[in-house]
Amino acid sequence: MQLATSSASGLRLGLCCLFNSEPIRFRTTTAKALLALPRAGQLIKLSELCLHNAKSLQAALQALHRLGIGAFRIMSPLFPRMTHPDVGYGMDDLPDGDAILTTLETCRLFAQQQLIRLSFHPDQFVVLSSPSTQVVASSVQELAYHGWLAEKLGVDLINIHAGGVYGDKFAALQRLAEVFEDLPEPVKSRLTLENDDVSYTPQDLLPFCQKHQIPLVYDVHHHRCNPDQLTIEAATEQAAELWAAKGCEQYCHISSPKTGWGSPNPKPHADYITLDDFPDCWRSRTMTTDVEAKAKELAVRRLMSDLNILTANHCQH
DNA sequence: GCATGTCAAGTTGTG
DNA sequence: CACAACTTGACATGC
Repeated sequence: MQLATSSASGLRLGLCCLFNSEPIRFRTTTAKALLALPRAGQLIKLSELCLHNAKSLQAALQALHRLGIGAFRIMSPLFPRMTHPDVGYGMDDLPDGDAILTTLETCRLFAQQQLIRLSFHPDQFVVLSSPSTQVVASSVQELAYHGWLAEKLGVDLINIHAGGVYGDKFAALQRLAEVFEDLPEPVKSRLTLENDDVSYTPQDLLPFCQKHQIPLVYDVHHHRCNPDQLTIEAATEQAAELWAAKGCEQYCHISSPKTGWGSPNPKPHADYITLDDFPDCWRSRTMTTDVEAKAKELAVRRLMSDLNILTANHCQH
């Protein structure tokens, strides 16, 4: 891990990607729409979107500072379709490339000054354990994009799932290990693994993470949906040791089930976090926890209030 | 204007 | 065997 953003102690709650009430929006486009344009037209459109999104990120960080929120997950398509095989591009190709890079630098400095911890969570198409060399190759390319952007923005971690099982978890993790060793340094130094809600439990991942010195992002909602023999306390503590070994503040995820724990499918996320779902053993820790809730910054603020961790500077309504 | 269908990519589990 | 669910919109199209 490159840096430990924190000089603070205690719990830090993070927002995932989007805002509910704040007027901050990120734009995107599709490959199909781009392919209807000549190349020069594609690049003009992409340049506008990238500049807009970089400015939106800057506005997002300012809003987070105002709200007293100490962590932010940046959406992966900040620069839409950048690694697409047919319409992909580099900063040098964009008319506003210099302005975009300048804005990223402004964001990096602001986040550093205000101690806002940044993360990435590339989506489900990044699968390093796949038996398909094609899938692995495009995954590595996508991670390289995240690594490049992470260096520009001072992003702490790039968090992914272990991927598919393909009938043999051990063999799948073996493949993951081989790919991990050869990742470019900006990616390798930031890569973390997260337990998921269908395949890989904390117990599956912890020995692997220990062996390869990869921090585990412990998602307690996934653990409750996809349990193993570990208690929440034990999983939290063993994950904490991995972060400590890297000299980095621990990172976790929390969410509540939309339809309740007794419902047939507790996996979908609710608008807000039910305080009972927040593990007691997390309250006294120093760590970052992303709040995966549909009400976005409103849910983060409510949980901060419920946990009594609003700071004097940021108690505003 | 507003409603609706569509959007690069993987894997798993369900109907 | 086809399709929805993960993250979950936002955009493009057509009325």
